Amino acid sequence: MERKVQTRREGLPELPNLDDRKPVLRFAPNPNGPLSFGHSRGLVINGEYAKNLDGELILRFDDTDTTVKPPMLEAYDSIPKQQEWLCGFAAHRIVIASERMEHYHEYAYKMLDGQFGYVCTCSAEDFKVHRVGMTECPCRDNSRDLNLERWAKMNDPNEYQPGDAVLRVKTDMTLKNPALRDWPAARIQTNPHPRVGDRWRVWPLLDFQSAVEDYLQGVTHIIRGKDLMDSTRKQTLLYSHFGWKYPETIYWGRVKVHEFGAFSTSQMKKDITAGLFDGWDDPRLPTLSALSRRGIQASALRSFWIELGLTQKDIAVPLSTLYSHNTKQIDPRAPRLAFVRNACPIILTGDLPRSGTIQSHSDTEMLPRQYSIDEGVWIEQEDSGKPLRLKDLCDIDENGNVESIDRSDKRSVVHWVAGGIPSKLTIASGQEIDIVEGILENNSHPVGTIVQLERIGYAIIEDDGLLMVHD
RNA sequence: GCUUGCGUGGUGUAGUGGCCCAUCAUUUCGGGUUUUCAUCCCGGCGACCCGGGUUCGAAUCCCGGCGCGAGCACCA
Repeated sequence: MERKVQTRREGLPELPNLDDRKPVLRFAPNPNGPLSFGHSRGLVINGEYAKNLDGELILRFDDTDTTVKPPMLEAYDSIPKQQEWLCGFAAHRIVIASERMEHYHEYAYKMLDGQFGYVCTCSAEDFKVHRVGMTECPCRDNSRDLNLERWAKMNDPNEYQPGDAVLRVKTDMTLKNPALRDWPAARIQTNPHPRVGDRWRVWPLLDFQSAVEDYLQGVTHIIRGKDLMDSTRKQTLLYSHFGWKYPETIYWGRVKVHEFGAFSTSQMKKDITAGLFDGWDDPRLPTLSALSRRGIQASALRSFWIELGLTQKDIAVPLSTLYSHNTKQIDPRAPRLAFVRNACPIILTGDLPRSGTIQSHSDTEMLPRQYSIDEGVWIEQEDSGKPLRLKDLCDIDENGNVESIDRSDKRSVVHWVAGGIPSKLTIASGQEIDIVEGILENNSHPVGTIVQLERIGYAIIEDDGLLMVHD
């Protein structure tokens, strides 16, 4: 009798129906702002599959809305950079939807020509009545020629105006799922697009633009949030009209990170403008630039998302999970440094080595730290008033008299600074930001170095002080 | 309301009929190493939503219930 061996699956599950193909995956954010923590899941998962299976990752800007979520020009530069930082490689292709409008128009025309699409002049409210009541709207049976004529009117500034007409995909008004009934594919927008201005008047909606583009790019697998499940169903109906085969689709559930609360790109934009936050990399924000600034490693983000996997469960994870991944990445390389909060001077009397060196890291070969003591050292207010072991130096009594060079008993070990420079440690916790003044040990680590502040936690060196990474 | 999806320890996750009195990680607790309350190592606690059914056998299949999420936009 053959026994199956119990094995635990590591990493991401296999891609379904891959056969011998190289997968083509895509991540399609709206460039209405820089990427945030939430985006990083799509980037990591799609990127990992592309990398591991020798496939391709397409970074696509779904920027066909100029009204509700207008594109932000800087995002076209920052997003590819952040994608490369996070994935560890640059996307194989970058597609900008607003520059591919002729394709969408071409297929819109084909839809009308093939009579599986129609121009609808019902108002949104009127159409809702048809959708809910499972009845067909008057525009639905218009002839091919009339539809083409109305399509021309949609594209003509002197004819239909925004709201007057939309392009719909003919599905079936009696479909069980109301979301699928003759869904809209394109509408009129007159707000100029920051990249292509007012060259186009009729813009595709996500479900149409994305579906056509996935076909044109040869996307094999779509991995996205399960909130887009109905999108798949709509697009599958469109694909069958065109006679195309829809890509394999995989979904993940909703993720909540308690500490991040509810942020949206547009809300952040508003709050930054209002001065509530310093910028997109304000350490309180869940943006990728803020996380990177705070010393969160791309590799930690990757292992974090890979560990969460691709289940459709809605989950809530604490930030401590991400931090534990990050600690594994940064600890082996983080030089130790002393930072004394609420510094309190203590004069040392007696014999002790007035200068010397201390290890920067017990496990690796790093240049040691040097110290030189004149009269005394700084210790934390909280530690003062009792016999102490000054770490790597000597035992003292509560008044600073040196009692022993070697460790003589179990008294508590504390960190200290000789000389040093006044500095501040910025700690972002949730929406709050705390600044702790203190004395930092002399050092020559460049800006951007992640250090471990002894007995406190990890921090990153910035131009004007320290920024807490996590403890 | 209609549609659709999900329910394994505190939090995540593996598991597609017998390996499972259930995997791994994290959190927490205890211990060890360490002249840091860190890192590292060892150990403990702790779970298959409920009720039926199918089966020799169910976390795994079926039905019902309950709970939670998402969609029903001229946003993405």
